[in-house]
Amino acid sequence: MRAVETRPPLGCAAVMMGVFRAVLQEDHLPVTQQREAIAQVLFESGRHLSAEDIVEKLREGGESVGKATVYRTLNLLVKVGLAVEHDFDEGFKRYEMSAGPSRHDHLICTSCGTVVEFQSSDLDDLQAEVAGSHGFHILTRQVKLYGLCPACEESADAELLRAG
Amino acid sequence: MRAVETRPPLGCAAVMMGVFRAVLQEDHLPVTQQREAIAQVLFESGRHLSAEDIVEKLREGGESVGKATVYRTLNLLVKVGLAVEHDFDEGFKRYEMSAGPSRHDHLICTSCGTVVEFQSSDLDDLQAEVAGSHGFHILTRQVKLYGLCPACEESADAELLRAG
DNA sequence: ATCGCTGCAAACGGTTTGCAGGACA
DNA sequence: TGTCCTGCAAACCGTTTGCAGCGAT
Repeated sequence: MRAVETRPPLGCAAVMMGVFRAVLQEDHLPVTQQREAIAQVLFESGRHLSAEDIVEKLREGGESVGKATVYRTLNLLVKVGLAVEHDFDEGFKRYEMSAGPSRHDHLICTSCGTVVEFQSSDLDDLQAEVAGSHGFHILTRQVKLYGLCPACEESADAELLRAG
Repeated sequence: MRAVETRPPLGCAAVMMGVFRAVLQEDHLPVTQQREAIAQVLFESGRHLSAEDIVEKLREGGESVGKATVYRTLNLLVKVGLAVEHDFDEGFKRYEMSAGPSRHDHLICTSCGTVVEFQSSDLDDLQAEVAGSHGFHILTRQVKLYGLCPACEESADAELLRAG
């Protein structure tokens, strides 16, 4: 298992799609089938998807979209703030729907790769405090805590016991 | 200017070098001139250096070291915990000496690329709390707050004023 | 009709790897 | 003396880009 993640609220994808279309129209950019398909996959999944994941899911759904278009659309989504980019040190990027103002952060197991999301309003407060004291106006954040998940921690302990 | 960073304490590099040598000897790995040169550059700089930066600095110092060796040594340093890897979304990784238990985090200006380091014991406490409640044993963290630095914020405001 | 998008494939660029020769313990 | 490293260059692979044709407004 790779990740433990929360599902997006029902109807969330539809709302996001509406926002996406509105943003495109606002900028006089065409609302193409490909853009809709790609955004839909991302919004419905609520997971951390790689560009490759998205190409695969589209193919499964019978749609064929070029990889370049996927990258272009993902970059677009990130630029307008509807998606965020993650680097979990896998050699490629993952993307997920932007949670808007109520963001979540990540605990990452360096052993098995499990990703657990968490939320902390204290962290939000702390962010505001730090930003304020440096005069920064924060737009996004990436908070990643790397370590061992309970299961891997246990295996590691067992390993040590066997060795020593 | 790219980054505002704190200098490492005097003598810090020497201490780190000693630790590095000890770690190598412990693992029966040869202490080569290249490894020492690469580690020294990283430890003395205290900056966020790319592999390319290190190759360049070594060349300036008259030493010629292969890029592959730089990458291999950096990965080694990261693995043993004497360096940390950063991804500031530039298309390549940067490395810096590990600050040990007292770590610092980063404010990054998405406009001019300035990186400001900060420290917060509240954040350390919060990390412990979050980790505890999920049963994680944290080894490292990456906290990056992205936004506009005071200067860019001002330019952006001026821009808006001119437009509207 | 006019842009801008799409898809393909090729280019790109940072990082890794295979291998022959050399350095450390 | 054996093991591991080093350097070079090639391979790798995720991502970007050029271009001819198509689709949205």
